[in-house]
Amino acid sequence: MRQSKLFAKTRNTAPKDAVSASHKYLSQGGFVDMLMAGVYTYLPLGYRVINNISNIVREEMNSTGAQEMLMPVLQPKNIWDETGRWESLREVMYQFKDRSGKETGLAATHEEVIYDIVRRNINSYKDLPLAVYQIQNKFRNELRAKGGLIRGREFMMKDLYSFHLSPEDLDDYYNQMIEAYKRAYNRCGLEVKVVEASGGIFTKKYSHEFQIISPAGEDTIIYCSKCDFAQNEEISKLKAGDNCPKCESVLENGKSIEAGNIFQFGDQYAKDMKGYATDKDGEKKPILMASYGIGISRLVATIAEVYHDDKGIIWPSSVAPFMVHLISLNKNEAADDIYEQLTNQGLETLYDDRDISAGEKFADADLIGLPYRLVISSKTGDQIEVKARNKDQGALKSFKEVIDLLKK
RNA sequence: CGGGCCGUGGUGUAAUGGUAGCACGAGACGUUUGGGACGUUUUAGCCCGAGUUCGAAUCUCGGCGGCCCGACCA
Repeated sequence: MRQSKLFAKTRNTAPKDAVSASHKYLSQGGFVDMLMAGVYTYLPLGYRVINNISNIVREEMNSTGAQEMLMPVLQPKNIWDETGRWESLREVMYQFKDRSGKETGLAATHEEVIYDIVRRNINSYKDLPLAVYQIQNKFRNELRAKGGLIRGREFMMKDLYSFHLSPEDLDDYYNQMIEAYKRAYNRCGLEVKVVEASGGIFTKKYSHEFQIISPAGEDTIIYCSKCDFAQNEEISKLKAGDNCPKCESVLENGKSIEAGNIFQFGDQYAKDMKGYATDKDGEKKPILMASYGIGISRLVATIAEVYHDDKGIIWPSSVAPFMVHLISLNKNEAADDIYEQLTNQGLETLYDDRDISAGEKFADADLIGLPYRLVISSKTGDQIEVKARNKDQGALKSFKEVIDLLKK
């Protein structure tokens, strides 16, 4: 991608209202654009990050045997009435009447829709277990949108639903999913804490949250830095300074961002929405359900919160919108060739071909935060200067050495 | 939803009741090019409405919008 053609441009100043680092740099760097409070456009750079994260999540979900699909955002009141959630979610859900007076809502989540499909299509134990998921926008009428992409009213989520005939089978898959989630976050460069938590307003059952330690977080968790023990402060009977119940180390507490949440509904939906299938012995059994969510757009912000310095974002290469930022100084024709060769080698390259000062190019490169910066100028001769975004010093290398380094 | 702060060109700001100014951006021409260059020039603004006043960006009221704290929160 030639930066001279990239939509949209970086800004010299951050929006005055941006407080969190992610909000500031994502706006300033041209990753996102705010339409209204809590509602953002993902500009080309930001959408590339979204897609990279989505693909990681997609691969991990597929690895558990789940199938991707896409459900409607526009939903009728009647299925929500079956579970009583048209009323209980009234505050959170966007609800309105269409022109004919029909009560309609925008999806805050998709349990009702998926369970309706499942009950009409699943009749036998032979069709179970089943896991399906989608990646798309959710709408929640939050009282207060916050921190840019951290808490939006329209946001991108991966939501997966699994269906089982026995609690044991459900537990198995649930545990399998915890591992898949850990892999997904780790691949995004994040250290995740699997936290026991309450189910909130959506279920009374227990659940697990996937928390990323960050001062920009809204939750507080009690965790052990020596082992994997962690609990949400809301429900924990422990506090910082207590001994870890698992390994006896001293517990810490910290702000954290909830980047995912999974929970079991058990037979609740079977009761509310009448979903049954026959088991091996010909007996009618409730179809059990569990839900698994990852806030994809929130992850973009979370990664920016964890990986940044005072100049901009430092993207982990697994999610970076491009792998390299090629900078050409003093109108160098060789740069066009290098750009083509990098692209031919399959390296995603943002090529700063703009006719602006060197300082501005460097500042933009730091702000956008691609993993590697390649500079070509009269000073580099037939070599290329390579600098990693997270290092202070660069080095001169031949084109071949650069390719070898980047392909690693 | 309670509390607080705020709304001036695309962005960031100044003007405390009396001529809306500056910087960046964007456009043109020229000179520049290793950490946000320079000259000349052009461009574009007081969120909306009502009120007070000789006169309102400025004061008052209402609306709309944004941010922060809290409450809330798959």
